[in-house]
Amino acid sequence: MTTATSSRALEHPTRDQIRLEAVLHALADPVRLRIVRDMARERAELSCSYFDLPVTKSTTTHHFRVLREGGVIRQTYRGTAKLNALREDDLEALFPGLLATVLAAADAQVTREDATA
Amino acid sequence: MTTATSSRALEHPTRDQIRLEAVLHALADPVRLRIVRDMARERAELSCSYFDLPVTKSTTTHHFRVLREGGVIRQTYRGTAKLNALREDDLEALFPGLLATVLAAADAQVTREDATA
DNA sequence: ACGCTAGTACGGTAACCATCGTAGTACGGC
DNA sequence: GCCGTACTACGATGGTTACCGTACTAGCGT
Repeated sequence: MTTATSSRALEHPTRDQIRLEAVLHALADPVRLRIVRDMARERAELSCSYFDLPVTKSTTTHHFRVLREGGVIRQTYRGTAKLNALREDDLEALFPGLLATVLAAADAQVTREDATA
Repeated sequence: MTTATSSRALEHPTRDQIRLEAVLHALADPVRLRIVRDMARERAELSCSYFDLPVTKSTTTHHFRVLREGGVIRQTYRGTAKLNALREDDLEALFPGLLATVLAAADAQVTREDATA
């Protein structure tokens, strides 16, 4: 109503509310890990519909909420779309190197799987 | 029966069976994260009873099993005790830097909590 | 053999979680 | 205003998890 680019508010933990256990839990699911990997690769704010996930839309919403409430991503409404951004700065400040290391680990695992398959 | 130092076999995933998601899930629980931190700090094979955890013995067994089946620790019987060791070499080979980064993140979080409290 | 210590196995419970379908809201375009 | 697209909210369901207590096994010491 008042502002232009966004309208509804989304609950996000503040930086100091982010808990390591919640971040690890958010990253421990294959669907969510894939989302985070895609976001890190594209390095841009992506809408939820960008991702081609093997689950329905309502389940997708659920996974994005877990990521948001865990402090891994930041979501903002932009018209009818919802843009998702990794909270790289917050995570780096809290847990230096964690996100990069997990992403590298995920890459390594996928590489190994491809080699085996 | 046959060998001397150990007797019963425990199921462990082989190195190539270790999955990142399982490792992250194992580390995402506060009790298990604390166990892993203690093991990394002491840098020795510790018996289960070394740890002073806020749960009962049967729950402790459960958590150690999750860590073992996730590939985070290796357990061996040694007489009446069961020795626990971090699988640092396997984890490092699969996911370089992951364990150290998570442990550093856990330390950082505890430090922040102590400063706030 | 007996008891002590360390840990397991089993069974149960309550909470959580990933998943879905359906119905609904918000926004942009026509 | 109407429709389509993007996403949400709600309710249900089945599977997993964290936790417990009790009963049990394995090894050590005496």
